[in-house]
Amino acid sequence: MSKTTRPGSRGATLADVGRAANVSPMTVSKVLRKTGRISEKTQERVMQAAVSLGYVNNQLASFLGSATSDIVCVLIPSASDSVFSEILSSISETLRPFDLRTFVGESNFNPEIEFEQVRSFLSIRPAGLILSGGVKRLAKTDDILAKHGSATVQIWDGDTRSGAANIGPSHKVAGRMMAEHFIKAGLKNVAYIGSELGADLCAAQRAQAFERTLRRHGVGFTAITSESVPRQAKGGAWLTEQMLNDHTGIEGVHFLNDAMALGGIRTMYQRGLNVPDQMQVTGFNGTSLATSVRTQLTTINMSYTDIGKAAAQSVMSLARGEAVAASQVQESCFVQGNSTIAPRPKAVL
Amino acid sequence: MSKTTRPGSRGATLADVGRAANVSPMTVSKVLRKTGRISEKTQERVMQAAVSLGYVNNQLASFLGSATSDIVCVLIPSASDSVFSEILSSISETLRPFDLRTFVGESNFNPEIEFEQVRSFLSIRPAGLILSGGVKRLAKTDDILAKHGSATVQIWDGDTRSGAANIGPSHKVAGRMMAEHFIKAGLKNVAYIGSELGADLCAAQRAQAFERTLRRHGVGFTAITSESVPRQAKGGAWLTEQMLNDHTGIEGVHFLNDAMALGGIRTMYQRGLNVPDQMQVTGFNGTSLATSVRTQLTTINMSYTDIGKAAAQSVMSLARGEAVAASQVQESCFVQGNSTIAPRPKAVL
DNA sequence: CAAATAAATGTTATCGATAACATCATAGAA
DNA sequence: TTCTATGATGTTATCGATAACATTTATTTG
Repeated sequence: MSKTTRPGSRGATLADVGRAANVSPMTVSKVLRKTGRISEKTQERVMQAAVSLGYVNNQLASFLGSATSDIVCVLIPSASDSVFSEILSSISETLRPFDLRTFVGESNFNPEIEFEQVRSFLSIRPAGLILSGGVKRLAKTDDILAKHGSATVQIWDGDTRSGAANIGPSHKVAGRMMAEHFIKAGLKNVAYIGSELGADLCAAQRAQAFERTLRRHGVGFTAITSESVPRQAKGGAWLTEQMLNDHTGIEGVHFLNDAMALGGIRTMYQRGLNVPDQMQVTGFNGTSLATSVRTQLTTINMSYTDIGKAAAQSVMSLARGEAVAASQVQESCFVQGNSTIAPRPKAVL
Repeated sequence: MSKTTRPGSRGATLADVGRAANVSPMTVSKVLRKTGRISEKTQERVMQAAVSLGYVNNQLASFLGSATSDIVCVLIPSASDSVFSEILSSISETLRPFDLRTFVGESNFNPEIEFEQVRSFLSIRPAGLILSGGVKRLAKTDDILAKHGSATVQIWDGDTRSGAANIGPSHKVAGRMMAEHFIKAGLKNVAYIGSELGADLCAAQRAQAFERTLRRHGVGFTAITSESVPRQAKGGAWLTEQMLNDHTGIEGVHFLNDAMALGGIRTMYQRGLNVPDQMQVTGFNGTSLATSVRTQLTTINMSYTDIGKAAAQSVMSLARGEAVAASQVQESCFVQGNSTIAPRPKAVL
């Protein structure tokens, strides 16, 4: 027990490896990073020592010294939302070949949590930052970001043009597209079902555009929303239940997302409603499931892979000090599938 | 442009804040960490300076100095798999109140990637490590882990008892349970559909136990598997297609997971097969969706929240130097829902 | 009022890697 | 043979925070 076994029981250091190979720590560093000129013999000796000691570079020290890390931090509203987990995967995969690692955090659409997470991200001096739109960004969050001047990119909210780069769909356009879909089908009375619109500005924007477009065309509109119901099948089922109890004459519903829509459809079937003959249903964010269950759902889809790739490439550009386009609206956003929505069978009136 | 805008453009340091508040860096450190005795006046002055400079603690330096970080690294096979994303959320939430952060990586069931990720994790000297079972762990991975002696916990594979702590369901038991379900229903010819069993040892174990139990009871067994098909609805649909083309007389199918099962059911309906009358279907890992679509799926479910919570608590215990149970088999694993599987209507013989 | 105590702040050394520079060989050139 | 390239290795200082210890100032006590 010569040395104190301090908490963490540090792994081997460059000095340890150097001692084992009978060279200075600096030489070890050069060998492992393949910089400088070191003789073959020494290199081998060092490599062996490093492997046998299980040496792993302490990047805390490396980063501290060189003031740059290989970590890109990504903040998403929710990791269990398939949209964000797909974007995330795409980001990771795009960064990996460049030896950049991805660090993920969740904000749950909470501005305070967002601030804390950003703070926490900055504390490890990341190579770059990818934030998600849709959250009401606090002034102090913007402030701290500006003061650190890290390479920052925002995804998901293509409409906003704050910050260095904005990558994502236009939620206004998406909402309008859905409304047009119902209008084309000739419906006269349409509802919207969603949850947590107070926190999720993107969803709110879609809903607004949806309502505005419908009203402009003289279509009746009802909103059934909640701030607490889960944004999953279960929540969709509950709100649908509520809708069917409280309202009559509704011919179609647009749901906040596909999961809620599927839950809603299930409730409709249980109550004897025929989809799409008696009730036309649409969702948002076609997940793999939505297009594969028995009732194919009408939804809005886009390439999450593209969004992730674009975001990753933009951060890297920014980190290199290059300029990037301030707004990159995802154009691939489109309405997909339509067995749950159909032209009105018989023109009433 | 007085100072070089180096990559990273370091934020304010303790020294900067100290200069602004007219105190030493050490005093600033004490104020911000609320340690030591500092006068009210000085505290305020320091706080103001810190806020106005947008000071963010450089944890790289803190960690380096104190040899402990607040980061817990979690390695999961796939972030888009709802099972793991649910466990992950639970881990994060359990750790958050203890001011521990979660760092996530994906292994894609690839042992080499797992090694690289572990290495990469260790390089930031995490407070703890949570790995997932199901991947063929390489010897060098075990080696490097042992040499670093970090607090390490393994999840998902409750059967294995390697390492300090193993938390998860028994996949053997799960496979057996499913088989017993089919046996009870009186089926004589059952299939299994899955993908990537070569890489995913847990799934393989379930499949094996499933087959063994069926055969022991004289039930006919067919496996339709692939190593490349996606483990999603799409993949389930393809393999089901293949099954229906190549085999006859199959009365029930157990799918690798719920997503594949739903895809399979869709294909069956499209081909005019009635579920569960003509074909009984089961899955695994009841996601929220599976229990909410029109056809309720028979599946095996468990509390992912519990697994995450247990894992998080175990790492924390280990990090504190406490001992934890080597094997914590999740007991809450149960068969759920049964509209897709029913006792045989008429005894055929 | 001197000595003892406590409160407030400052110094020094350290964590591990590495940039920048310094030293020491050895081989070839003059 | 002496000098100079150049190859091979070692030293020193630094990144930012902080533990451990040192110093100064204020307050109390006998």
